[in-house]
Amino acid sequence: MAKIKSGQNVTKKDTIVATAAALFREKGYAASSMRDLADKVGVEAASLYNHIKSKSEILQDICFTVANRFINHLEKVESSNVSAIEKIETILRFHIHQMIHNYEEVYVSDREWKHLEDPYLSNFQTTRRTYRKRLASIIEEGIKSKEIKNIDAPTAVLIMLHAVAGIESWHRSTQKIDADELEKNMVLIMVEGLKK
Amino acid sequence: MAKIKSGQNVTKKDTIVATAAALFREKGYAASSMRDLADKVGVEAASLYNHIKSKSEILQDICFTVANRFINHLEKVESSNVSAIEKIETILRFHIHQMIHNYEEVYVSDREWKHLEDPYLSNFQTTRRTYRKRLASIIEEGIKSKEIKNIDAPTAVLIMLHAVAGIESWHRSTQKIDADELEKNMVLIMVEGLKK
DNA sequence: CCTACCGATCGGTAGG
DNA sequence: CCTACCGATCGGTAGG
Repeated sequence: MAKIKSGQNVTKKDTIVATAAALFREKGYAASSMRDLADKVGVEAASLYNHIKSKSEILQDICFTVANRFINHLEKVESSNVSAIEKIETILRFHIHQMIHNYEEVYVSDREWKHLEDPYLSNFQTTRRTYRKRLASIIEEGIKSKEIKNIDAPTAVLIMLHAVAGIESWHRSTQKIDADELEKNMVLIMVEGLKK
Repeated sequence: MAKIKSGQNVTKKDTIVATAAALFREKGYAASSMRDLADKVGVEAASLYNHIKSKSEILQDICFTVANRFINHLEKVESSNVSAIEKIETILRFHIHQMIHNYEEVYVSDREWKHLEDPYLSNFQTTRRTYRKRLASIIEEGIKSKEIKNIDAPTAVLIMLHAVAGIESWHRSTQKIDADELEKNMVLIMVEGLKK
C-alpha cells in the first residue's frame, strides 16, 4: 500500500482513495462501482459521500497526486549539474521506483486518466504532454553533446516511458526477480540502447 | 480501418466488430455502451443482436483474432534458420507493423482483455503467458550464443512488448514522424540495447 | 431492422 | 454512518 501524507494523520478520505486505487487498478475505473468500493472499505455506499464528493473526484485525486510527484522530481533533475545521459538515467530510475513502490496509484494514473472529465481531462493531458516534451529536450541535449545516438527524441521518450509501464506485468508475476535486479536490467537495456 | 477476412465478403458482423474496436479503444470496453455502438453503426441497439450474441462476444472476437495472428507469426519465426537476434528483430518489427496498421484491434486486445469472462479470460491469459515464455526462450538462446548481453530474459521481453505499446501515443500525436522512421528508431534503441 | 420494454445496477441524495 | 430511495442507464429480449 502506498504511503500517505507522511507526518500527518491518515484520514478516512486517504483510506478511501488508496482502496479505490487498488480497485481501479484491478477492474478499471468504469467497471468499478461505488458499492464495490464501499464493500472494500467496510461501509455502506452512501457513507462514502461523507468523505468524498464523487467517484470522479477520487480519480482526479489519484491522477494529479501522481503527476505532481513526477513533475517535482523532473524539476530537481533539470536544475542539477550532470550530463544529459545521467539525467535520463536518474529519471528512468525514479519511474522504476515509483512503479514498484506506488504501483496502484501510478498504474491508475497512467491507464485510467482518460475517464477524467473536463476541465481535469484537458488539464491532465497538457501536463502530460509538457512532461514528455521536457524529457525529449534532455534527450536532444544529449544528442547535441554526442552522448546519445542520433535518434528521434520523442520516440525515445515514448519507448522509455512505456518500457517502465511493463513493470505492471512484473508486479503480478509469480516468479519475479528481485526489484534491484529488475532495475539493473531495465537501466542496462534502455540506457545502453540510447548511448552512442 | 483494419482489413477483414481478405477474399471474403465483409459481413455486417465484421463491420460491427471493427466499429466496436474503435469505440473500445477510445472509451474502454466497460465505458462503451451498446447504444453508443449502435449509433456508430447506424442502427438501433436491439438490431445489433441479430448479428452478435452479446457485448462480450465482440471482445472475445477482437482479443482472439489478434492473439492468433501473433502466435502464427511466432511459429514461423521459431522454425526459421536465423540467429536469435534476427528472430527478435523480426518479431519486434511485426509488433510494430501490427500496432501501426491494425491499431484499434491490437490496442484493445492489449488493454481490455481483463474484461473477458471465463473461460475466455483464463484461456487468453494462458496464451499470453505462453507467448511471452517463447519470446524469452529466443532471448535465452541469444544469450547462450553470446549475441545478446547477459540480462534477465523475461524482463527483456516485458520491456520490448511494452515499448511497442508506446506506439499508441505516436498514433494520436499531431506532429508524428514517418512510420518507417518510427520503426527504424525503435529497432535501433531496442535491438542495440539487447546486443552484446 | 424496429418499437417497446424488462430487471438489474449505476452514481448519488435526503433525512435521521 | 445507516436506511431508504431517486432517476438514469445498462445489456439484452419479445414480437412483429
